[in-house]
Amino acid sequence: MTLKDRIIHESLRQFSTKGFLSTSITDILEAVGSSKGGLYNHFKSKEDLFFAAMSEARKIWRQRNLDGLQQVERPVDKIKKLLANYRDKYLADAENFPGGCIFVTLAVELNDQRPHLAREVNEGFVRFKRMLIRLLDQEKEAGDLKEGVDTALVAEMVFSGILGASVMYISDKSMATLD
Amino acid sequence: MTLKDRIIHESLRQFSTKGFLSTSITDILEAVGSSKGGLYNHFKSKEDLFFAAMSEARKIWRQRNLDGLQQVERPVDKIKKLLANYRDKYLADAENFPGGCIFVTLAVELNDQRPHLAREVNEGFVRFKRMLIRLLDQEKEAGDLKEGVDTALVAEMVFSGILGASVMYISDKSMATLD
DNA sequence: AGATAGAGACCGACCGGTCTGTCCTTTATG
DNA sequence: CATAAAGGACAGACCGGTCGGTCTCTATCT
Repeated sequence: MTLKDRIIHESLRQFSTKGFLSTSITDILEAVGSSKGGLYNHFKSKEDLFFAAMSEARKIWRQRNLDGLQQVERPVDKIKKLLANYRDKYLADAENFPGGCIFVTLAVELNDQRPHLAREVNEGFVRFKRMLIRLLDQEKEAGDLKEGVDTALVAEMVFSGILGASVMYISDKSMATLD
Repeated sequence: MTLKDRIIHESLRQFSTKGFLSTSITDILEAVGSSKGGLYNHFKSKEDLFFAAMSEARKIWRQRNLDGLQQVERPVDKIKKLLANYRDKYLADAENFPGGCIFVTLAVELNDQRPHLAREVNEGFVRFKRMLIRLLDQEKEAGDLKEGVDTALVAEMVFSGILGASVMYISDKSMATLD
């Protein structure tokens, strides 16, 4: 693993627990056993590192949460599978995200302090909600969902539940409430 | 309003948007037009100010959310009233909490960084969940709730929904998703 | 005269970022 | 094929600025 990759993954770990602003680059460098020169050789600023880390975080998110979704037939079962993945494969991943869902931590921290960084996080939320709506719409078209159901509203509620559970996981690191 | 109270209320505003660690004492003092001497004359440290601010936040939370609950008869209607209060009177309170629910912001920020401060926040969460369980149990005793319902589980889900909605409100400051 | 609230200079620690210097590998040249 | 030149990777001293906190001094009130 190159130094650049090690810095990115260490950033994920520390950002997920302490957020972006409260994590000092010195902390990251001590953890990977490098120094300023080693970091600024690969990233032009701390914000540049942020974007690189976010990109990697999204990649890991997709790997963990979309795993095995192809094999599932019904759209609604895909959502269930995704929720199970979120609990078992993503949130439980203490290797990359010991502090819980990094997107929740960063969204709460950055929305009022670094709007241009928060946008990066919120766009991920929007895309995820759109995916939920799409799956619900497919279920509706197949005739397996009542006609009157507002899929956008249901997606919003499911997403809200996920967010809430993520916050509770951040607070108590317990799987019990996650179920 | 005394200087001490003005400092506390300005702290609430800034803590709710920036969190505890990212809010500097200087920022608070500039906002209220005072100086170091004026603050450390009333509080022995920044953490001391934190506890005072939390105490005031809880007071405001009760004022806003428990308002009019006595007049409601059915326990389940009390919960509904409380949820409406949360949306209309508490989260909408941009005067004290322009950054959304201060407890959510602080819980996410402090749980991994200042555990002894986070405990103060989490205890409030636990008390609130206990209150929800108590109301659901009363509803059950009155026979208005199916016998098989796990009230603790329902309370957990309701609370999780509130948390999720609070995070989304922090992100987009929109009432639409809150409904 | 004594007590108290508040102003603001000051302290050491730490922040993100820059810069110079030192290796080490690659590439061009004779 | 030997050697010099070039460039990338990284270490660490250093910079201006900000942090929480302390201390001294002044203004006001009893």
